[in-house]
Amino acid sequence: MTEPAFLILTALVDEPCHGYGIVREVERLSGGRVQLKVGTLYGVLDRLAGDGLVALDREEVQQGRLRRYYRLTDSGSRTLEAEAVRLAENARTAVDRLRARHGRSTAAGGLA
Amino acid sequence: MTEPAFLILTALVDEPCHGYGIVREVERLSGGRVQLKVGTLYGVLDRLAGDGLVALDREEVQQGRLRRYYRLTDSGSRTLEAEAVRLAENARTAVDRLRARHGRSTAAGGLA
DNA sequence: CGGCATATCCTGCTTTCCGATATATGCTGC
DNA sequence: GCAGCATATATCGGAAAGCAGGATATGCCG
Repeated sequence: MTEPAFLILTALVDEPCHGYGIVREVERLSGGRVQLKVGTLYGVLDRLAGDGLVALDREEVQQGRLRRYYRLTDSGSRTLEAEAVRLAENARTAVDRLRARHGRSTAAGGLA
Repeated sequence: MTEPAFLILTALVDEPCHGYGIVREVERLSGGRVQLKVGTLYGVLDRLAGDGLVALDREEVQQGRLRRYYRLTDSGSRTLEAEAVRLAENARTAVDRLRARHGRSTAAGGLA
């Protein structure tokens, strides 16, 4: 699971969303740090759909513009959860080892 | 930062290690789940060295076999810590949203 | 001597990311 | 009306990265 894929799945958890909306949602939930590129988005979206992690929800025409909404599938939800656990474990392992290394100075202080 | 790079940096936190040893250390600290491929290892190691996150520590000849030890630099340590925080945030965001979605069923139970 | 673990490195295939570009509509300013 | 911008989709090609596999070499064990 790549990071863009992870963020796209996360963006779709709350409610179905269309491509352009996903870009803005990812930017919002990352605190403006991650600006998904459309060249990345549609490729990843197709791949996720092919893997059955997201599915086409509906198509709307809003102000003359097509909006193609995608939603998270049950499989996508489970996959995202498993991946989140794995990420958290990796992060935790690194932090633990960093603390053990220089318990004296940095690394121990500023962590959630 | 890719995941193999993250795991390699994590493996080097405790003490300098040589390539083949890193493979085993990553396997150990991931609970046997991640088996780093040597084809991946040396490429990532070169890249990390080029970025100044790891450095050649020393070379030893043990039982006729060359061992090239790498160590984590200060920059590598700081980068790893920042990346661990970012990973933890991504994981946390996903988990929070999953819980809000179906606070009834899964997602809430099995997390560290 | 053959096979296995150790230990390095290289090559090529595939996947993935991303910048760029194309197409199309509606709104706003001029 | 027309230019420019935001919205919204899609596609192409280059670059980066992961990974399977093999090449090379040594020591150990049977």
